[in-house]
Amino acid sequence: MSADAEHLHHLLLDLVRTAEFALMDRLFPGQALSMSQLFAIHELDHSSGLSQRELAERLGLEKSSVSRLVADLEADGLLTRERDPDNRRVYRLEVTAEGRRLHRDAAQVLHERYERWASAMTAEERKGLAVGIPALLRVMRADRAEG
Amino acid sequence: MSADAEHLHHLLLDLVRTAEFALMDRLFPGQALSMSQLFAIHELDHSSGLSQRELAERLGLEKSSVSRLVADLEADGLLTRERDPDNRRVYRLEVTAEGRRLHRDAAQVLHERYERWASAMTAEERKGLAVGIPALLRVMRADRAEG
DNA sequence: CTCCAATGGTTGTATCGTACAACTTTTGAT
DNA sequence: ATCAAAAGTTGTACGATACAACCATTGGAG
Repeated sequence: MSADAEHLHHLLLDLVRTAEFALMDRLFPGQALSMSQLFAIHELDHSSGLSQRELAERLGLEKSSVSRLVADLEADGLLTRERDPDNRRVYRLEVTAEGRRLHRDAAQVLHERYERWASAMTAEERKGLAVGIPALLRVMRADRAEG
Repeated sequence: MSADAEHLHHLLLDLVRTAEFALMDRLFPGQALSMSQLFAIHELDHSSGLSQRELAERLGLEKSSVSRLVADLEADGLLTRERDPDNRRVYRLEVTAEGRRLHRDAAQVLHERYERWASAMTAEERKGLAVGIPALLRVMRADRAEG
């Protein structure tokens, strides 16, 4: 297992360097959205009505960064910001129809991309990823939570 | 397998967002090195005598970015640049003893970190990663090469 | 030989994503 | 009624990167 670990930390470095590019490259014609913007829409499409503070927490960004991030997305018509009537400090963020469409399109492109990748792997390799990646996320998060 | 793919493209997005942080976080006291700088040293410690152009290729960066990157590393005493006597346009880059030490330390920290993660996984999960990640890298690169 | 195009590297400048600090508005508790 | 905390905004700065224009060196083609 020690050899395993030795091997895997190199693989992980490699993966990080390769994966962001592979995922984001040509995802949209003209690079319309950044990684963080895509994640923001992803989160909001999944959990509607988040506040900016909550979104910041999920994205691991500072509230000021999120302030500008969502302002841009709002300007692009991808989400709406409405003050919560029960607490007018907070915004309730909602993805617009166009935002949902864009999210769906992105998911579609990524899906096709992964299908292409998956078809170039063996069943064992696919199974390995399906088992290994959630496990890796689980332990990385647990580790981070502990500090 | 379609459900597999659906599942995995979300996992990959998640992984990219989580992994860079998990790998780089507190790797050095005081954040002495950026990700790209670490990769540069990693490449050079592995393949000594690269030119800046070759390094740029391996890192996927523009030559001007690498020019400044290696200038900083040289200033920090982590590598040396010497003109190739046979072709005085190119630099031959070499990691210094200090650079190698730092690389070794980083590898050590990452190794320990991965050991911690690995110990929180099942044997099947570890096996899955060991099989799946190289496969994923392989197909992502092949895909990118084709375009 | 000489000259020129190609190659390797550098510098000026711009952009993007982000953080931090200082600020405003709103809220709720004393 | 007042004040501290919370949500968000704005000013500013920084790091990482790209692109374009540039300089220096090289190796052919004429």
